[in-house]
Amino acid sequence: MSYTDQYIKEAEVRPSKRDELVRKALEIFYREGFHATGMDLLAAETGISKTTMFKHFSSKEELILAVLRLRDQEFRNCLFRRMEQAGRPRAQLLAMFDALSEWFGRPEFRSCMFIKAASEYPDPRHPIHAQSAEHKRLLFLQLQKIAADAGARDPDALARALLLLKEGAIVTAHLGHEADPAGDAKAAASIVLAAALDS
Amino acid sequence: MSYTDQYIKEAEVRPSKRDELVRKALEIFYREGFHATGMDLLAAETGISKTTMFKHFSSKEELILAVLRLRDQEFRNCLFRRMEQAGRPRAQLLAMFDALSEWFGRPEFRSCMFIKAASEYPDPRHPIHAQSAEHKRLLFLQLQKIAADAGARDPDALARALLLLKEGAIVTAHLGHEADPAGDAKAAASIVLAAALDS
DNA sequence: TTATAAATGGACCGATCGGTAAACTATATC
DNA sequence: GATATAGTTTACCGATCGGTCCATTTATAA
Repeated sequence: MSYTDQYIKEAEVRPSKRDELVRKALEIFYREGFHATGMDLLAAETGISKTTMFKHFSSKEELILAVLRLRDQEFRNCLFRRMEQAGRPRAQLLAMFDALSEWFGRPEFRSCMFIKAASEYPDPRHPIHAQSAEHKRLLFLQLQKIAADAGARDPDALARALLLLKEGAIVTAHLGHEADPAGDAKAAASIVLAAALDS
Repeated sequence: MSYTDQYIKEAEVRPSKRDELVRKALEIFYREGFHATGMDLLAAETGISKTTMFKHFSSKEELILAVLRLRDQEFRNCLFRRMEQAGRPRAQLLAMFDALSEWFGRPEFRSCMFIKAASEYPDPRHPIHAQSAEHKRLLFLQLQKIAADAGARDPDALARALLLLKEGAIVTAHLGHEADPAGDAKAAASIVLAAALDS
């Protein structure tokens, strides 16, 4: 049973404090940072008692893992649904950058939760780091499929290049002085895409 | 007096425990994380007493700022020196990705310290976050100049695109399953560069 | 050798950390 | 109403947190 199946199994349980906790914790961890958010602060901000937290999760890190699973699901669902709206595969690939642009424009935008998780848990063997890497791998698989559908001669390479631009745009949007990282990324993606689809 | 001038002024003071501390702290913060490294642990790992640390820096965050300044200097110096070795401006731009590839292959590689700092101090107004952003801005300025020297029609846009690929490659190298993020980025950069230099 | 500056060790501070346990409250079901 | 379950409050735990202070030791310069 992969971790995705595990998440589906958990979702069969009816809405509960557990779900509420994960949802709220996601927002706070994203805004403040994982280590920088203590469990007392989390209890105060979520309105959920520490006892309840530790009833549902055996440790803070287990809670973080649940948060990452939720974020992975919602992010990939939203992103690929938004891309699908663009119609044909080629347009979908470029629409990823429109989706990024919309995300960057939100007041709560603060980079990518998985980049944050990997930064705060830098050991690749740590479960939190590993789960962040898994999110990126799933992203790649989905994008590779669309690149193949778009008729790329080398869907792997194209997907990889587009993801580089995606990650670069996220970091730059969080850290740079650039006016339109998503637009810059889209422009570069257009060039790379044209080269990848030329016969 | 900009922060760069401030750093130069500090460097006029002769080698000291202070410099040793900053150098060693850089390694430990980079490996373990900022919040995850307490001052007791830092003292134990650096062999420098907490009293001495607090004699030279009024707070942990001031130490972190000094660490970031050092890292900024050494990173940009090394990167641009490495690029210069490639000769002509166009080759220099592509050599950035060779430099990245060499960096990624080092056992101590764990992403970019400034991405880490921004992740752990996500508020753009925080001095640590602001200094990380400044590092990226200085990088951009230097790259823009080389792009202009290479004859790009729009040096700004080219520099921005190349930096997107650079940041994407760093994140991917730290988080992805890809075999050669720097190589992928270089391939994409070649395509973008060709388009940018075409008359 | 002596004087001075720098650094250390050790103890301390109030606060927070992740986590535990018992008594109590709220809610749903029979 | 009785019972079971979920959740809360409150206090607690040992440990660590960033930071302070003083007596002592070490390093450096003359």
